[in-house]
Amino acid sequence: MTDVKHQLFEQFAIVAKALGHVHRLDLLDYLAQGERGVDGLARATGLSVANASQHLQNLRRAGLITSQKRGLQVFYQLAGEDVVGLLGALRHTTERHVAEVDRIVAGYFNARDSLEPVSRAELLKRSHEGLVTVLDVRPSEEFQAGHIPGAVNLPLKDLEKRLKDLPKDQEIIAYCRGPYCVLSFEAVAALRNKGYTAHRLEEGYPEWRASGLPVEATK
Amino acid sequence: MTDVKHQLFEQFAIVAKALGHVHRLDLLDYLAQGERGVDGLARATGLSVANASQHLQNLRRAGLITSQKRGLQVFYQLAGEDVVGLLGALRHTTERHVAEVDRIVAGYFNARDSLEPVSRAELLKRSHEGLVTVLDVRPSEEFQAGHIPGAVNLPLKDLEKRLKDLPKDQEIIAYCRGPYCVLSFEAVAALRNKGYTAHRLEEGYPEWRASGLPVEATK
DNA sequence: CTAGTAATCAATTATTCGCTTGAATACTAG
DNA sequence: CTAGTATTCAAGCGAATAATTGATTACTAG
Repeated sequence: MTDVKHQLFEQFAIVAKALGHVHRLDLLDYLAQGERGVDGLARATGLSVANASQHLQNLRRAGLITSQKRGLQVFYQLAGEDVVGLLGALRHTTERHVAEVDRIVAGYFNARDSLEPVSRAELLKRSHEGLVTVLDVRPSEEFQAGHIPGAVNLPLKDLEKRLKDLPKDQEIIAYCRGPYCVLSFEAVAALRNKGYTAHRLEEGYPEWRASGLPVEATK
Repeated sequence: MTDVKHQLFEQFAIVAKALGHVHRLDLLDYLAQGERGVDGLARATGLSVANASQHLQNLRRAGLITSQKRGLQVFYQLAGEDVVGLLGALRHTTERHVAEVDRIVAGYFNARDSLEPVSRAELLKRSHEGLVTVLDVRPSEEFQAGHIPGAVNLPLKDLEKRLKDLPKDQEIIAYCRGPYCVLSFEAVAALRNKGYTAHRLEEGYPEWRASGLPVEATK
């Protein structure tokens, strides 16, 4: 009778529980950029390989990611774009109802975020007019796995020394891993310092892709 | 630096962890019908009062519900409609990626679900044409807290004895607490047995309300 | 066949979580 | 002021979780 509901709720709980750990959210954040091997994920997140492996298995058991072995490595990937949506919903209600978020965001971002970010729709419009340089500041590994069509890859850590690659007469819109990814904040701040007109894209690459907009990958 | 991201992820994890327990999902399911006191929730879920209270405080700490004292009782309510959306996203990706769900649903519902459910849009269309009786089979307590405008309340357990209240010449669309709430399945099965033309609304009252459609409450 | 690499498994320990129990608090009605 | 009701608090215990460590499996390159 009501037994069915509880069996289903148990499944929902397993999925929610899988999302209930910082390290697993972190792993999902990286996987949302593109597939990766265990070793790469462990290095990106700073976890030991064994620990990362266990967390990844947890996520797989919950159905949030899938894996397949190719050659020596096991590659993990998000089970689907809807997982990005679920993470977005989690972020959204947390932002909305947890006061702590405001405090954290205000403390670290506000100084930089004074100029409002650009939405996806706006980026599309402005880039159709051809007046804008779209800048991807993620590491090139992630850029190669997938990026916004026409974007220029210039990882944050190389930004200083490769500044001359950027046209100074065009507006620059920077993006990275997601709405709270610090890379694009830093990039915009640095670019403004150098006299560029720079803005941040409101969200990151995973949200762009999940919304069904076209993407481009380097072979 | 990347410290900010982890502080934020910790907040997301707290919210996800709050969703990661059957009893708390159950409590949210009832709260999605309307506000309730601790005692009522404990009775509805079958938990001890102390246990229910602790789970509710957990949910409140996570920001998913709010509470206020009125008279002797403490009433809890969802923090916002977006919580229904988050639960929907959780349900959606679980359905999509966890094979176990298919098994459970197939085993219990398939026999009954042979006839496809009606969507919200369809219900609106048909009820505008005035050819349909909308039936709310939840307990009257929940009906009174809020229901679809024009719906008739006939709790499942009274259905047999109050069958004569239903016009036999109109199609009946039944709904209850949510997509997996068994009440409406049972009701449709029972009504068909008696010769009525009955269908199930695809989702329940919380989803209806969260989508911004008008609702009605009994004073 | 051997060495080396990538990942998982298994065992251990510290920590957190969930539930029960009984006491404590807060309030209301009389 | 007292009795009764609704809820929370606090302590305690067993179960589940997370991280570490070292061993093991599976595969590839030479």
